[in-house]
Amino acid sequence: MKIATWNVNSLKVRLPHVLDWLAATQADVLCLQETKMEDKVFPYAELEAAGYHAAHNGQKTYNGVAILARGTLTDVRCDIPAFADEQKRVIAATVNGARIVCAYMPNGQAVGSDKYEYKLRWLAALAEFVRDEMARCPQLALLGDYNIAPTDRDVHDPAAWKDQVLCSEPERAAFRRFVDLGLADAFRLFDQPDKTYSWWDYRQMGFRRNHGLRIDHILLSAPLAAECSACTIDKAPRKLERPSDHAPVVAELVAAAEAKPA
DNA sequence: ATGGCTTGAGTGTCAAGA
Repeated sequence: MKIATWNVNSLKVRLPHVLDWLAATQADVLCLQETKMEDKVFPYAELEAAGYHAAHNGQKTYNGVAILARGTLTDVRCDIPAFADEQKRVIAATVNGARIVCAYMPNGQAVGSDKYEYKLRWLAALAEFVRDEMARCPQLALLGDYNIAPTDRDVHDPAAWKDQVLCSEPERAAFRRFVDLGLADAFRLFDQPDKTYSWWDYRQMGFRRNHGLRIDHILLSAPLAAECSACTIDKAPRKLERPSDHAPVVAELVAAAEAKPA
């Protein structure tokens, strides 16, 4: 089973990219962030025609998350139950026996800002939710745009980003909280090329200069980590016309006996 | 140089992203 996450920065603009990418990769599950649309205009029909069921939790202009799957989506849950929030940032569903949690974590804007405080409160609430979901379903994957570069290895210029939003120690501690729940960063289960990122600034030729950050992640509970045979970031869609500023992250899950995590 | 692109909303120009 191939599972993936992609911040598309407007599904209205990026639907052709998404359909092409699904056809090329044959992903079984794709989590989307920043759809920036209401549920009533979500392209269910186009996705069904491409062979994908979908569940969406969206709003106008901002945020919006979706799970696309070849298999049936059951037990769909939207938002963090214990956290009152207007912003549509979380959707969860069960696919092929695995609990898929798709999250668009807050950006935080600047360390010390109101949005940064919201980000930290939001991350703490999500961790509680994920802990409870994992208790119900031990096979859990938390995929999404975390808006956190977990270590300096995930940053093109660690000195410039030191203590800045996306890289600050409280945010990195929030990331480690998910790891402490028993989730593994699928990307780091394997040897990876240096300077591999999932986001590049639109400005200043960020992509061509590989001025990026690795802020999109797939975290896997132990049973799924044991089945993970590969995790990669697919830069191909970032090279297209009118790309999202994020690239998809993909994890391959195989029968436990065949998996060979590093 | 607190910018630089891109998107959505909406038709002038700003908020928000990361």
